Amino acid sequence: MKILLVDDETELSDPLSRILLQEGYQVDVADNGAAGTELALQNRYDLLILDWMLPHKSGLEICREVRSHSLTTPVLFLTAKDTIDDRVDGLDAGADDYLVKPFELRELLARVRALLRRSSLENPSGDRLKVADLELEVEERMAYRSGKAIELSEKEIELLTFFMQHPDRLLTHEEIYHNLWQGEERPSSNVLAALVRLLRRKIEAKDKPQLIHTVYGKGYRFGIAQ
Amino acid sequence: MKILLVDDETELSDPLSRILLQEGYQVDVADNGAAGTELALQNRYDLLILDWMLPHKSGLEICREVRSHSLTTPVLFLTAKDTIDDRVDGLDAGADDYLVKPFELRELLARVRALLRRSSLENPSGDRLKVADLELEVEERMAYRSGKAIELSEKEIELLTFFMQHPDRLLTHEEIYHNLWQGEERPSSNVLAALVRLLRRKIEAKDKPQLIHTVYGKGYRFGIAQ
DNA sequence: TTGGTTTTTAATCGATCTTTACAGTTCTTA
DNA sequence: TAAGAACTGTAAAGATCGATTAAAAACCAA
Repeated sequence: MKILLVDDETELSDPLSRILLQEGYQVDVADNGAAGTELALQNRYDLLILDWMLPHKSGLEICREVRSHSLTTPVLFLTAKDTIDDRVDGLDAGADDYLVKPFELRELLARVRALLRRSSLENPSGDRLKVADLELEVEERMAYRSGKAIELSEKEIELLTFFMQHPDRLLTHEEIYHNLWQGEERPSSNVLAALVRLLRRKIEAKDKPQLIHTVYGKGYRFGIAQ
Repeated sequence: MKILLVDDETELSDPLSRILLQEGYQVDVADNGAAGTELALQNRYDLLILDWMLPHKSGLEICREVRSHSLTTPVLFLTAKDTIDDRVDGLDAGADDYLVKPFELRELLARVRALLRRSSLENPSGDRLKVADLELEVEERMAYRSGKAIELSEKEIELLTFFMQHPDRLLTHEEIYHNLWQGEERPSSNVLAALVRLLRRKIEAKDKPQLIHTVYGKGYRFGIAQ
Protein backbone atom coordinates (compact mmCIF):
# COMPACT_ATOMS: atom_id res chain seq x y z
CA MET A 1 0.00 0.00 0.00
CA LYS A 2 1.48 3.32 -1.08
CA ILE A 3 0.77 6.48 0.85
CA LEU A 4 1.70 10.04 -0.05
CA LEU A 5 2.22 12.35 2.90
CA VAL A 6 2.29 16.07 2.13
CA ASP A 7 3.39 18.15 5.10
CA ASP A 8 5.99 20.85 5.56
CA GLU A 9 6.52 20.45 9.28
CA THR A 10 9.26 17.90 9.60
CA GLU A 11 8.60 17.59 13.33
CA LEU A 12 5.38 15.91 12.36
CA SER A 13 6.10 14.30 9.01
CA ASP A 14 9.36 12.64 10.03
CA PRO A 15 8.02 10.55 12.90
CA LEU A 16 4.74 10.00 11.13
CA SER A 17 6.30 8.64 7.99
CA ARG A 18 8.52 6.42 10.12
CA ILE A 19 5.51 4.98 11.91
CA LEU A 20 3.61 4.42 8.69
CA LEU A 21 6.64 2.57 7.35
CA GLN A 22 6.66 0.42 10.48
CA GLU A 23 3.03 -0.39 9.86
CA GLY A 24 4.08 -1.81 6.53
CA TYR A 25 3.06 0.96 4.15
CA GLN A 26 5.27 2.45 1.47
CA VAL A 27 5.48 6.17 2.10
CA ASP A 28 6.49 9.12 -0.06
CA VAL A 29 6.78 12.54 1.52
CA ALA A 30 6.45 15.95 -0.12
CA ASP A 31 7.04 19.16 1.81
CA ASN A 32 5.11 21.57 -0.38
CA GLY A 33 1.89 21.71 -2.30
CA ALA A 34 3.31 21.88 -5.81
CA ALA A 35 5.54 18.85 -5.34
CA GLY A 36 2.69 16.99 -3.65
CA THR A 37 0.32 17.61 -6.51
CA GLU A 38 2.86 16.47 -9.04
CA LEU A 39 3.66 13.28 -7.15
CA ALA A 40 -0.02 12.50 -6.64
CA LEU A 41 -0.78 12.86 -10.32
CA GLN A 42 2.20 10.92 -11.58
CA ASN A 43 2.13 7.98 -9.21
CA ARG A 44 -0.46 5.59 -8.02
CA TYR A 45 -1.03 6.02 -4.34
CA ASP A 46 -3.63 4.25 -2.30
CA LEU A 47 -4.04 7.18 0.04
CA LEU A 48 -3.11 10.86 0.22
CA ILE A 49 -2.56 12.42 3.63
CA LEU A 50 -2.57 16.19 3.23
CA ASP A 51 -1.74 19.00 5.59
CA TRP A 52 -3.91 22.04 5.16
CA MET A 53 -1.35 24.83 5.39
CA LEU A 54 1.45 24.28 2.92
CA PRO A 55 3.93 26.39 0.98
CA HIS A 56 3.00 27.07 -2.67
CA LYS A 57 -0.35 25.35 -2.61
CA SER A 58 -2.70 24.48 0.23
CA GLY A 59 -3.96 21.00 0.93
CA LEU A 60 -7.38 22.15 -0.15
CA GLU A 61 -6.01 23.21 -3.51
CA ILE A 62 -4.13 19.95 -3.93
CA CYS A 63 -7.31 18.06 -3.23
CA ARG A 64 -9.37 20.09 -5.68
CA GLU A 65 -6.74 19.90 -8.39
CA VAL A 66 -6.20 16.20 -8.01
CA ARG A 67 -9.95 15.55 -8.07
CA SER A 68 -10.37 17.73 -11.14
CA HIS A 69 -8.04 15.32 -12.91
CA SER A 70 -10.58 12.71 -11.88
CA LEU A 71 -8.18 10.94 -9.61
CA THR A 72 -10.20 9.08 -7.02
CA THR A 73 -7.50 8.19 -4.51
CA PRO A 74 -8.82 8.58 -0.94
CA VAL A 75 -7.75 11.79 0.78
CA LEU A 76 -7.30 12.35 4.51
CA PHE A 77 -6.82 15.90 5.78
CA LEU A 78 -4.60 16.41 8.76
CA THR A 79 -4.75 19.90 10.06
CA ALA A 80 -4.66 22.36 12.89
CA LYS A 81 -7.56 24.26 11.38
CA ASP A 82 -10.59 23.54 13.45
CA THR A 83 -13.61 25.52 12.54
CA ILE A 84 -16.61 23.69 11.23
CA ASP A 85 -16.33 25.71 8.03
CA ASP A 86 -12.86 24.32 7.38
CA ARG A 87 -14.01 20.78 7.87
CA VAL A 88 -16.97 21.20 5.63
CA ASP A 89 -14.81 22.88 2.99
CA GLY A 90 -12.27 20.07 3.15
CA LEU A 91 -14.82 17.32 2.87
CA ASP A 92 -16.69 19.09 0.11
CA ALA A 93 -13.47 19.62 -1.82
CA GLY A 94 -13.32 15.87 -2.23
CA ALA A 95 -11.64 14.68 0.94
CA ASP A 96 -12.79 11.45 2.56
CA ASP A 97 -11.79 12.17 6.12
CA TYR A 98 -10.57 15.00 8.27
CA LEU A 99 -8.55 14.81 11.44
CA VAL A 100 -7.72 17.80 13.65
CA LYS A 101 -4.30 18.27 15.18
CA PRO A 102 -3.30 17.37 17.74
CA PHE A 103 -4.60 13.90 17.16
CA GLU A 104 -3.98 10.54 18.73
CA LEU A 105 -1.72 8.41 16.63
CA ARG A 106 -3.90 5.34 17.15
CA GLU A 107 -6.91 7.12 15.78
CA LEU A 108 -5.00 8.23 12.72
CA LEU A 109 -3.85 4.69 12.06
CA ALA A 110 -7.37 3.36 12.50
CA ARG A 111 -8.70 5.92 10.01
CA VAL A 112 -5.92 5.09 7.58
CA ARG A 113 -6.85 1.43 7.88
CA ALA A 114 -10.52 2.24 7.33
CA LEU A 115 -9.78 4.24 4.17
CA LEU A 116 -7.42 1.64 2.75
CA ARG A 117 -9.81 -1.17 3.62
CA ARG A 118 -12.57 0.52 1.68
CA SER A 119 -10.48 1.25 -1.39
CA SER A 120 -9.16 -2.30 -1.49
CA LEU A 121 -12.74 -3.50 -1.13
CA GLU A 122 -13.75 -1.54 -4.17
CA ASN A 123 -10.59 -2.31 -6.12
CA PRO A 124 -9.98 -5.93 -5.23
CA SER A 125 -6.39 -5.64 -6.44
CA GLY A 126 -5.73 -8.57 -4.18
CA ASP A 127 -3.42 -10.54 -6.36
CA ARG A 128 -6.05 -13.04 -7.44
CA LEU A 129 -8.93 -12.04 -9.68
CA LYS A 130 -11.43 -14.30 -11.36
CA VAL A 131 -14.04 -13.72 -14.06
CA ALA A 132 -15.72 -16.64 -15.76
CA ASP A 133 -13.02 -19.21 -16.51
CA LEU A 134 -10.25 -16.64 -16.52
CA GLU A 135 -8.01 -16.22 -13.52
CA LEU A 136 -5.36 -13.60 -13.03
CA GLU A 137 -2.48 -13.59 -10.60
CA VAL A 138 -1.19 -10.07 -10.66
CA GLU A 139 2.01 -10.74 -8.75
CA GLU A 140 2.94 -13.76 -10.84
CA ARG A 141 2.21 -11.82 -14.04
CA MET A 142 0.25 -14.85 -15.17
CA ALA A 143 -3.28 -15.51 -16.28
CA TYR A 144 -5.02 -18.86 -16.58
CA ARG A 145 -7.91 -19.54 -18.93
CA SER A 146 -9.57 -22.87 -18.17
CA GLY A 147 -6.39 -23.74 -16.36
CA LYS A 148 -4.10 -23.03 -19.29
CA ALA A 149 -1.26 -20.68 -18.40
CA ILE A 150 -0.83 -17.38 -20.24
CA GLU A 151 2.14 -15.06 -19.87
CA LEU A 152 1.36 -11.37 -19.93
CA SER A 153 3.41 -8.21 -20.28
CA GLU A 154 3.18 -5.35 -17.83
CA LYS A 155 0.73 -3.21 -19.79
CA GLU A 156 -1.37 -6.24 -20.63
CA ILE A 157 -1.60 -7.04 -16.93
CA GLU A 158 -2.62 -3.49 -16.13
CA LEU A 159 -5.38 -3.53 -18.69
CA LEU A 160 -6.62 -6.97 -17.72
CA THR A 161 -6.59 -6.04 -14.05
CA PHE A 162 -8.67 -2.96 -14.73
CA PHE A 163 -11.06 -5.02 -16.80
CA MET A 164 -11.42 -7.71 -14.19
CA GLN A 165 -11.92 -5.23 -11.38
CA HIS A 166 -14.96 -3.88 -13.19
CA PRO A 167 -16.64 -6.80 -14.90
CA ASP A 168 -19.80 -6.34 -16.95
CA ARG A 169 -19.47 -2.57 -16.93
CA LEU A 170 -18.87 -0.15 -19.74
CA LEU A 171 -15.35 1.18 -19.37
CA THR A 172 -14.87 4.21 -21.58
CA HIS A 173 -11.70 4.95 -23.48
CA GLU A 174 -11.29 7.93 -21.16
CA GLU A 175 -11.45 5.83 -18.04
CA ILE A 176 -9.03 3.27 -19.36
CA TYR A 177 -6.53 5.86 -20.56
CA HIS A 178 -6.80 7.53 -17.22
CA ASN A 179 -6.08 4.35 -15.39
CA LEU A 180 -3.23 3.06 -17.50
CA TRP A 181 -1.50 6.24 -18.59
CA GLN A 182 -2.41 8.62 -15.79
CA GLY A 183 -0.26 11.67 -15.49
CA GLU A 184 1.01 11.37 -18.99
CA GLU A 185 -0.75 13.19 -21.74
CA ARG A 186 -3.37 11.23 -23.58
CA PRO A 187 -1.66 9.19 -26.30
CA SER A 188 -2.28 10.60 -29.73
CA SER A 189 -2.45 7.24 -31.42
CA ASN A 190 -4.51 4.13 -31.01
CA VAL A 191 -2.34 2.54 -28.33
CA LEU A 192 -5.37 1.27 -26.53
CA ALA A 193 -6.77 -0.51 -29.56
CA ALA A 194 -3.36 -2.02 -30.20
CA LEU A 195 -3.07 -3.13 -26.59
CA VAL A 196 -6.55 -4.60 -26.62
CA ARG A 197 -5.58 -6.63 -29.63
CA LEU A 198 -2.46 -8.00 -27.91
CA LEU A 199 -4.56 -8.98 -24.93
CA ARG A 200 -7.27 -10.53 -27.05
CA ARG A 201 -4.74 -12.60 -28.92
CA LYS A 202 -3.68 -14.08 -25.60
CA ILE A 203 -6.87 -14.56 -23.65
CA GLU A 204 -9.60 -15.09 -26.25
CA ALA A 205 -10.18 -18.42 -27.95
CA LYS A 206 -12.58 -19.53 -30.65
CA ASP A 207 -14.12 -22.27 -28.55
CA LYS A 208 -14.64 -20.09 -25.48
CA PRO A 209 -17.08 -17.27 -24.79
CA GLN A 210 -15.79 -13.85 -25.72
CA LEU A 211 -14.65 -11.74 -22.80
CA ILE A 212 -13.61 -8.39 -24.26
CA HIS A 213 -16.55 -6.75 -25.97
CA THR A 214 -16.18 -3.48 -27.79
CA VAL A 215 -18.85 -0.85 -27.33
CA TYR A 216 -18.86 1.20 -30.49
CA GLY A 217 -17.82 4.80 -29.96
CA LYS A 218 -17.49 4.41 -26.20
CA GLY A 219 -15.08 1.80 -24.95
CA TYR A 220 -15.07 -1.81 -23.87
CA ARG A 221 -17.02 -4.14 -21.64
CA PHE A 222 -15.42 -7.16 -19.99
CA GLY A 223 -17.32 -10.30 -19.07
CA ILE A 224 -19.36 -13.15 -20.50
CA ALA A 225 -22.61 -11.20 -20.42
CA GLN A 226 -23.34 -9.35 -23.63
CA MET B 1 -29.86 7.83 -2.05
CA LYS B 2 -31.18 5.63 0.75
CA ILE B 3 -29.94 5.99 4.29
CA LEU B 4 -30.66 3.78 7.29
CA LEU B 5 -30.53 5.54 10.65
CA VAL B 6 -30.36 3.31 13.72
CA ASP B 7 -30.82 5.24 16.95
CA ASP B 8 -33.06 4.78 19.96
CA GLU B 9 -33.07 8.36 21.18
CA THR B 10 -35.96 9.95 19.38
CA GLU B 11 -34.82 13.41 20.51
CA LEU B 12 -31.95 12.92 18.11
CA SER B 13 -33.28 10.61 15.43
CA ASP B 14 -36.50 12.53 14.82
CA PRO B 15 -34.99 15.87 13.86
CA LEU B 16 -32.04 14.20 12.17
CA SER B 17 -34.17 12.06 9.91
CA ARG B 18 -36.26 15.10 9.07
CA ILE B 19 -33.19 17.04 8.05
CA LEU B 20 -31.81 14.18 5.99
CA LEU B 21 -35.14 14.02 4.22
CA GLN B 22 -34.94 17.75 3.52
CA GLU B 23 -31.50 17.19 2.01
CA GLY B 24 -33.14 14.87 -0.47
CA TYR B 25 -32.22 11.48 0.94
CA GLN B 26 -34.63 8.64 1.52
CA VAL B 27 -34.43 7.71 5.19
CA ASP B 28 -35.45 4.62 7.14
CA VAL B 29 -35.20 4.66 10.91
CA ALA B 30 -34.79 1.74 13.31
CA ASP B 31 -34.78 2.20 17.08
CA ASN B 32 -32.99 -0.95 18.12
CA GLY B 33 -30.09 -3.08 17.02
CA ALA B 34 -32.00 -6.16 15.97
CA ALA B 35 -34.39 -4.25 13.74
CA GLY B 36 -31.52 -2.24 12.33
CA THR B 37 -29.54 -5.32 11.39
CA GLU B 38 -32.53 -6.86 9.71
CA LEU B 39 -33.32 -3.75 7.69
CA ALA B 40 -29.69 -3.33 6.68
CA LEU B 41 -29.48 -6.88 5.42
CA GLN B 42 -32.80 -6.89 3.62
CA ASN B 43 -32.59 -3.57 1.83
CA ARG B 44 -30.06 -1.79 -0.28
CA TYR B 45 -28.95 1.29 1.55
CA ASP B 46 -26.26 3.63 0.39
CA LEU B 47 -25.25 4.50 3.92
CA LEU B 48 -25.79 3.23 7.46
CA ILE B 49 -25.71 5.73 10.32
CA LEU B 50 -25.39 3.79 13.57
CA ASP B 51 -25.62 4.84 17.16
CA TRP B 52 -23.24 2.99 19.45
CA MET B 53 -25.48 2.30 22.44
CA LEU B 54 -28.64 0.54 21.39
CA PRO B 55 -31.16 -1.84 22.87
CA HIS B 56 -30.72 -5.50 21.92
CA LYS B 57 -27.58 -5.10 19.87
CA SER B 58 -24.91 -2.40 19.88
CA GLY B 59 -23.91 -0.43 16.83
CA LEU B 60 -20.59 -2.20 16.92
CA GLU B 61 -22.33 -5.56 16.73
CA ILE B 62 -24.55 -4.39 13.90
CA CYS B 63 -21.49 -3.27 12.01
CA ARG B 64 -19.64 -6.55 12.54
CA GLU B 65 -22.64 -8.64 11.66
CA VAL B 66 -23.47 -6.68 8.57
CA ARG B 67 -19.85 -6.84 7.39
CA SER B 68 -19.68 -10.58 8.06
CA HIS B 69 -22.47 -10.94 5.49
CA SER B 70 -20.05 -9.21 3.14
CA LEU B 71 -22.23 -6.16 2.85
CA THR B 72 -20.00 -3.25 1.93
CA THR B 73 -22.39 -0.36 2.54
CA PRO B 74 -20.55 2.57 4.13
CA VAL B 75 -21.07 2.92 7.88
CA LEU B 76 -20.93 6.09 9.93
CA PHE B 77 -20.87 5.82 13.73
CA LEU B 78 -22.59 8.51 15.71
CA THR B 79 -21.94 8.22 19.37
CA ALA B 80 -21.41 9.81 22.73
CA LYS B 81 -18.58 7.41 23.44
CA ASP B 82 -15.38 9.30 23.23
CA THR B 83 -12.36 7.34 24.23
CA ILE B 84 -9.78 6.64 21.58
CA ASP B 85 -10.33 2.93 22.16
CA ASP B 86 -13.94 3.23 21.14
CA ARG B 87 -13.09 5.03 17.95
CA VAL B 88 -10.42 2.53 17.04
CA ASP B 89 -12.78 -0.34 17.79
CA GLY B 90 -15.50 1.20 15.71
CA LEU B 91 -13.29 1.86 12.72
CA ASP B 92 -11.66 -1.56 12.93
CA ALA B 93 -15.06 -3.21 13.12
CA GLY B 94 -15.64 -2.03 9.58
CA ALA B 95 -16.96 1.49 10.02
CA ASP B 96 -15.89 4.18 7.56
CA ASP B 97 -16.28 7.19 9.78
CA TYR B 98 -16.92 8.10 13.36
CA LEU B 99 -18.47 11.23 14.77
CA VAL B 100 -18.69 12.08 18.46
CA LYS B 101 -21.82 13.59 19.99
CA PRO B 102 -22.52 16.37 20.33
CA PHE B 103 -21.63 17.14 16.76
CA GLU B 104 -22.34 20.01 14.45
CA LEU B 105 -25.07 19.21 12.02
CA ARG B 106 -23.13 20.74 9.13
CA GLU B 107 -20.18 18.49 9.77
CA LEU B 108 -22.39 15.44 9.82
CA LEU B 109 -23.96 16.43 6.53
CA ALA B 110 -20.55 17.03 4.98
CA ARG B 111 -19.35 13.61 6.11
CA VAL B 112 -22.51 12.00 4.78
CA ARG B 113 -21.90 13.70 1.44
CA ALA B 114 -18.28 12.51 1.43
CA LEU B 115 -19.27 8.90 2.10
CA LEU B 116 -22.06 8.90 -0.47
CA ARG B 117 -19.84 10.61 -3.03
CA ARG B 118 -17.27 7.87 -2.69
CA SER B 119 -19.71 5.01 -2.88
CA SER B 120 -21.37 6.48 -5.94
CA LEU B 121 -17.90 6.86 -7.46
CA GLU B 122 -17.21 3.21 -6.96
CA ASN B 123 -20.70 2.00 -7.83
CA PRO B 124 -21.77 4.31 -10.58
CA SER B 125 -25.42 3.38 -10.78
CA GLY B 126 -26.26 5.54 -13.72
CA ASP B 127 -29.77 6.43 -14.71
CA ARG B 128 -32.08 3.46 -14.73
CA LEU B 129 -35.31 3.85 -16.62
CA LYS B 130 -38.09 1.33 -16.52
CA VAL B 131 -41.31 1.03 -18.50
CA ALA B 132 -43.29 -2.19 -18.41
CA ASP B 133 -40.79 -5.06 -18.73
CA LEU B 134 -38.21 -2.92 -20.47
CA GLU B 135 -35.27 -1.52 -18.54
CA LEU B 136 -32.67 0.89 -19.81
CA GLU B 137 -29.28 1.71 -18.35
CA VAL B 138 -28.30 4.82 -20.19
CA GLU B 139 -24.71 5.06 -19.01
CA GLU B 140 -24.06 1.37 -19.55
CA ARG B 141 -25.61 1.56 -23.00
CA MET B 142 -27.68 -1.52 -22.34
CA ALA B 143 -31.38 -2.33 -22.36
CA TYR B 144 -33.11 -5.39 -20.95
CA ARG B 145 -36.48 -6.69 -22.04
CA SER B 146 -37.80 -9.31 -19.63
CA GLY B 147 -34.25 -9.65 -18.44
CA LYS B 148 -32.82 -10.34 -21.88
CA ALA B 149 -29.89 -8.09 -22.74
CA ILE B 150 -30.09 -5.81 -25.78
CA GLU B 151 -27.20 -3.81 -27.19
CA LEU B 152 -28.06 -0.42 -28.57
CA SER B 153 -26.29 2.15 -30.70
CA GLU B 154 -25.89 5.78 -29.70
CA LYS B 155 -28.85 7.17 -31.61
CA GLU B 156 -31.04 4.26 -30.58
CA ILE B 157 -30.21 4.99 -26.95
CA GLU B 158 -31.04 8.65 -27.39
CA LEU B 159 -34.41 7.88 -28.89
CA LEU B 160 -35.28 5.19 -26.36
CA THR B 161 -34.24 7.45 -23.50
CA PHE B 162 -36.51 10.20 -24.77
CA PHE B 163 -39.34 7.72 -25.15
CA MET B 164 -38.92 6.26 -21.69
CA GLN B 165 -38.67 9.66 -20.06
CA HIS B 166 -42.12 10.48 -21.40
CA PRO B 167 -44.17 7.30 -21.30
CA ASP B 168 -47.78 7.20 -22.44
CA ARG B 169 -47.58 10.62 -24.03
CA LEU B 170 -47.80 11.70 -27.63
CA LEU B 171 -44.35 12.77 -28.75
CA THR B 172 -44.57 14.71 -31.98
CA HIS B 173 -42.05 14.45 -34.78
CA GLU B 174 -41.11 18.03 -33.99
CA GLU B 175 -40.32 17.27 -30.38
CA ILE B 176 -38.30 14.22 -31.21
CA TYR B 177 -36.30 15.92 -33.95
CA HIS B 178 -35.67 18.83 -31.66
CA ASN B 179 -34.41 16.50 -28.95
CA LEU B 180 -32.22 14.21 -31.02
CA TRP B 181 -30.90 16.55 -33.68
CA GLN B 182 -30.96 19.81 -31.80
CA GLY B 183 -28.96 22.56 -33.37
CA GLU B 184 -28.59 20.78 -36.63
CA GLU B 185 -30.98 21.54 -39.40
CA ARG B 186 -33.97 19.29 -39.59
CA PRO B 187 -33.02 16.20 -41.61
CA SER B 188 -34.52 16.20 -45.07
CA SER B 189 -35.19 12.50 -45.13
CA ASN B 190 -37.05 9.99 -43.05
CA VAL B 191 -34.23 9.43 -40.55
CA LEU B 192 -36.61 9.28 -37.68
CA ALA B 193 -38.78 6.62 -39.28
CA ALA B 194 -35.68 4.63 -40.12
CA LEU B 195 -34.39 4.99 -36.59
CA VAL B 196 -37.72 3.97 -35.11
CA ARG B 197 -37.60 0.87 -37.24
CA LEU B 198 -34.10 -0.03 -36.03
CA LEU B 199 -35.24 0.41 -32.46
CA ARG B 200 -38.39 -1.61 -32.98
CA ARG B 201 -36.38 -4.43 -34.46
CA LYS B 202 -34.39 -4.62 -31.24
CA ILE B 203 -36.93 -4.05 -28.47
CA GLU B 204 -40.22 -5.33 -29.85
CA ALA B 205 -41.11 -9.00 -29.89
CA LYS B 206 -44.14 -10.88 -31.21
CA ASP B 207 -44.94 -12.45 -27.87
CA LYS B 208 -44.68 -9.21 -25.90
CA PRO B 209 -46.93 -6.17 -25.77
CA GLN B 210 -46.05 -3.47 -28.27
CA LEU B 211 -44.24 -0.49 -26.82
CA ILE B 212 -43.72 1.94 -29.70
CA HIS B 213 -47.08 3.04 -31.10
CA THR B 214 -47.29 5.33 -34.08
CA VAL B 215 -49.83 8.11 -34.00
CA TYR B 216 -50.64 8.68 -37.62
CA GLY B 217 -49.71 12.12 -38.85
CA LYS B 218 -48.52 13.24 -35.43
CA GLY B 219 -45.70 11.22 -33.96
CA TYR B 220 -45.23 8.33 -31.57
CA ARG B 221 -46.45 7.19 -28.20
CA PHE B 222 -44.37 4.92 -25.97
CA GLY B 223 -45.85 2.50 -23.44
CA ILE B 224 -48.10 -0.51 -23.05
CA ALA B 225 -51.27 1.58 -22.99
CA GLN B 226 -53.00 1.88 -26.33
C1' DT C 1 26.81 -1.64 -26.85
C1' DT C 2 23.95 -5.42 -28.33
C1' DG C 3 19.97 -8.19 -28.82
C1' DG C 4 15.51 -9.21 -27.33
C1' DT C 5 11.17 -7.76 -25.62
C1' DT C 6 7.63 -4.45 -24.84
C1' DT C 7 5.19 -0.35 -26.09
C1' DT C 8 3.87 3.13 -29.36
C1' DT C 9 3.07 4.98 -33.89
C1' DA C 10 1.06 5.17 -38.27
C1' DA C 11 -1.25 3.35 -42.19
C1' DT C 12 -4.68 0.38 -44.11
C1' DC C 13 -8.49 -2.40 -43.95
C1' DG C 14 -12.90 -3.73 -42.29
C1' DA C 15 -17.00 -3.24 -39.34
C1' DT C 16 -20.72 -0.62 -37.56
C1' DC C 17 -23.66 3.25 -37.39
C1' DT C 18 -26.33 6.94 -39.52
C1' DT C 19 -28.55 8.85 -43.19
C1' DT C 20 -30.60 8.74 -47.66
C1' DA C 21 -33.50 7.07 -51.17
C1' DC C 22 -37.17 4.49 -52.83
C1' DA C 23 -40.66 0.93 -53.36
C1' DG C 24 -44.49 -1.03 -51.11
C1' DT C 25 -48.09 -0.68 -47.63
C1' DT C 26 -51.41 1.44 -44.63
C1' DC C 27 -54.20 5.10 -43.31
C1' DT C 28 -57.25 9.22 -43.86
C1' DT C 29 -60.53 11.93 -46.00
C1' DA C 30 -62.98 13.90 -49.74
C1' DT D 1 -63.80 4.05 -52.70
C1' DA D 2 -60.17 6.44 -54.85
C1' DA D 3 -56.32 9.55 -54.28
C1' DG D 4 -53.04 11.37 -51.73
C1' DA D 5 -50.56 11.51 -47.57
C1' DA D 6 -48.03 9.13 -44.15
C1' DC D 7 -45.70 5.15 -42.60
C1' DT D 8 -42.85 0.68 -43.06
C1' DG D 9 -39.31 -2.09 -44.84
C1' DT D 10 -35.12 -2.56 -47.41
C1' DA D 11 -30.91 -1.60 -49.38
C1' DA D 12 -27.11 0.95 -50.03
C1' DA D 13 -24.10 5.16 -49.70
C1' DG D 14 -21.55 8.01 -46.53
C1' DA D 15 -19.39 8.75 -42.21
C1' DT D 16 -17.28 7.28 -38.20
C1' DC D 17 -14.81 4.17 -35.55
C1' DG D 18 -12.20 -0.11 -34.44
C1' DA D 19 -9.08 -4.04 -35.82
C1' DT D 20 -5.09 -5.37 -37.75
C1' DT D 21 -0.50 -4.93 -39.31
C1' DA D 22 4.24 -3.84 -39.60
C1' DA D 23 7.66 -1.02 -38.33
C1' DA D 24 9.73 2.40 -35.25
C1' DA D 25 10.83 3.71 -30.66
C1' DA D 26 11.62 2.81 -25.97
C1' DC D 27 13.07 -0.20 -22.58
C1' DC D 28 15.92 -3.71 -20.28
C1' DA D 29 19.14 -7.13 -19.22
C1' DA D 30 23.40 -9.18 -20.44
